[in-house]
Amino acid sequence: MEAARGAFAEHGSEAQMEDVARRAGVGVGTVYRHFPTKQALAEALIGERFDHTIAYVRGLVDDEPDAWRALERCFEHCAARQAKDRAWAGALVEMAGGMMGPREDQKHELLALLDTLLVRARAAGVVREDLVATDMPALFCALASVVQAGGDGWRRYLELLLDGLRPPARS
Amino acid sequence: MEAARGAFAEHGSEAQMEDVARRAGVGVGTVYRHFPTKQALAEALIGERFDHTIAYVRGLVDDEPDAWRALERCFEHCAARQAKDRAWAGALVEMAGGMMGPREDQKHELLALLDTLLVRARAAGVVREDLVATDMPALFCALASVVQAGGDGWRRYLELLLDGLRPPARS
DNA sequence: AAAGATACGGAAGCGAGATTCCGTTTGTCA
DNA sequence: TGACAAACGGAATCTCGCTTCCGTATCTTT
Repeated sequence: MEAARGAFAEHGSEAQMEDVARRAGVGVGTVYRHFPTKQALAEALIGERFDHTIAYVRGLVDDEPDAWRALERCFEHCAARQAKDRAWAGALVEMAGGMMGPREDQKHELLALLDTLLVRARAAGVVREDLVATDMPALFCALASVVQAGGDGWRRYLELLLDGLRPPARS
Repeated sequence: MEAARGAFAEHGSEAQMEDVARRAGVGVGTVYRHFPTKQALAEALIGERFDHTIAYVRGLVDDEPDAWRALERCFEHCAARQAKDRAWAGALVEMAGGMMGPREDQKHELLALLDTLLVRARAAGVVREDLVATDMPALFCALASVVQAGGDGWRRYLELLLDGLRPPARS
């Protein structure tokens, strides 16, 4: 039934239960037998996305020796996913906003990983000194709105954003 | 009845007609006597905002001799307004997305003014050569999401964004 | 001051979606 | 194969906002 992913990816939280059911080829009742409420379904999907993202960033921490490149890939991955998934974009906005609510642990884990990347990047002198992990969600969020707005060409804006992260005295 | 501004500023397009009526101290019927539909009311308010913004930017074009400072003030003004007005943020997203729809003329006018600022800035060598007027809505939009997300401290992100606009070879 | 016109307020009507419920189908066990 | 249980599908139900409508209050005109 997780093919409901498609519906949420396409319509974000506006996705309709009936649409989800139709895509899965079942009746709405069946959907409700797996998830008590639309909210629950949405959260399950978002949790899944967090897991994917955490795994990806962990991969960067472990395997990407170039600190700057790691950040670059991090943003790139995030943007690319948002381009395909409206619900994820929404989740990020929520994360950037009140840092509260459910999935506290996942958010925390992700922030910790991002912090690791930033510590390395700062040590290597490839980013501004004042950039901290909690800034990242906000930046992802900014990127999200651009990605959503003009479907194409978000790469240009990504580059622009990355330029802004470089240390004041350019290399 | 334009005190309905408050409702839309606070809740964006989610504002409810009944709330609008309550704030205005009238019945919903009266609201509908002035605007045939919620959509119409929203558009009227947005049109108003466009006018304000156009006027502000025109002021910059006319009175701000420093090309870079003009851009800076432009973004600053935009962000500050978004912080107080969710509906405006929504309008920008829409503008950045499909460049179509109503208010074609206002959008055009605003873009023309922004273009003037950019032409000057590029001539003065204070921004990247590849920045064009149509990028601005997307950037405003990016800023918008940050402003909305974490109420405070959007100034930091604004600075970051502006840094990204500087020419590759920093002054 | 009375008749007619105009503007009001807010309850009733609707449409869109989420959620619930129950008759039916499919699968299991003896 | 027959009885019982679990899973289905999707119509009926509920809720929430927008929009419409009508009896009442206010203002104009003579």
